[in-house]
Amino acid sequence: MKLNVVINAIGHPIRRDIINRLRKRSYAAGELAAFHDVSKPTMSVHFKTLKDAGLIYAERDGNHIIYHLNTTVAEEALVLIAGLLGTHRKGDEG
Amino acid sequence: MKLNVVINAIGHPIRRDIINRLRKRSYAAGELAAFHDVSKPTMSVHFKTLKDAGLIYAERDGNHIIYHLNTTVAEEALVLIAGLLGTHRKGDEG
DNA sequence: ATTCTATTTAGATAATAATCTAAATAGAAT
DNA sequence: ATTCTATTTAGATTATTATCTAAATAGAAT
Repeated sequence: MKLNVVINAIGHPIRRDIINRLRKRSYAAGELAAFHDVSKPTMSVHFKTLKDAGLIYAERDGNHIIYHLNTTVAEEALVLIAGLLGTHRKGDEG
Repeated sequence: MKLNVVINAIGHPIRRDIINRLRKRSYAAGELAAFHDVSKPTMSVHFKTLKDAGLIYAERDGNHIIYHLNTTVAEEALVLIAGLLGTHRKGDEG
């Protein structure tokens, strides 16, 4: 897990929306694309960015590609970001 | 607090290092610059990015500028990011 | 009031990212 | 085996970001 890559991946609103939707359930690429007013190739690049960051993974079903959230990577990244932005009172060790 | 702006601000390793150091104590601009192998104007732009995101604020002391972490904004951002990346088990409301 | 120190702003260039249209691929259906 | 549907890859363009050097500002010290 490369924090830089993950942070850049969540740095675009369309990609955050994709993640948010995949928290609830998995979607085909075309379904996710339909939510946004950009071309399908552009969406495909966003999928790739998220895939390269490890945040989502793809599974083929017929001629659909189903995207799933990789919760493990998401949580690993969150821990690191919390270490950066969090004021971890927990007995105030520091 | 504009999440997009904050995420972009933490998307650069030098800026994350600045935040990490300011968690411990405040530093003058020149002190922070000395930790990194880029020009002072470049560091100044990084300070501005963090300032614009609300993550740090400046205070003048003589002819030094002292930077401080804005923990409030940092924690607000963390909450939003946790909502995105976290698998908030807490009774598993979902 | 000139000079020194710390820092930022301006202007330029180079690297990276987002977007588009057109073309390619992969599999499903005829 | 041709055609249709879903998706990605390629190539080009535009926008954004990171960086540099040189110049400007703000205050401190002489």
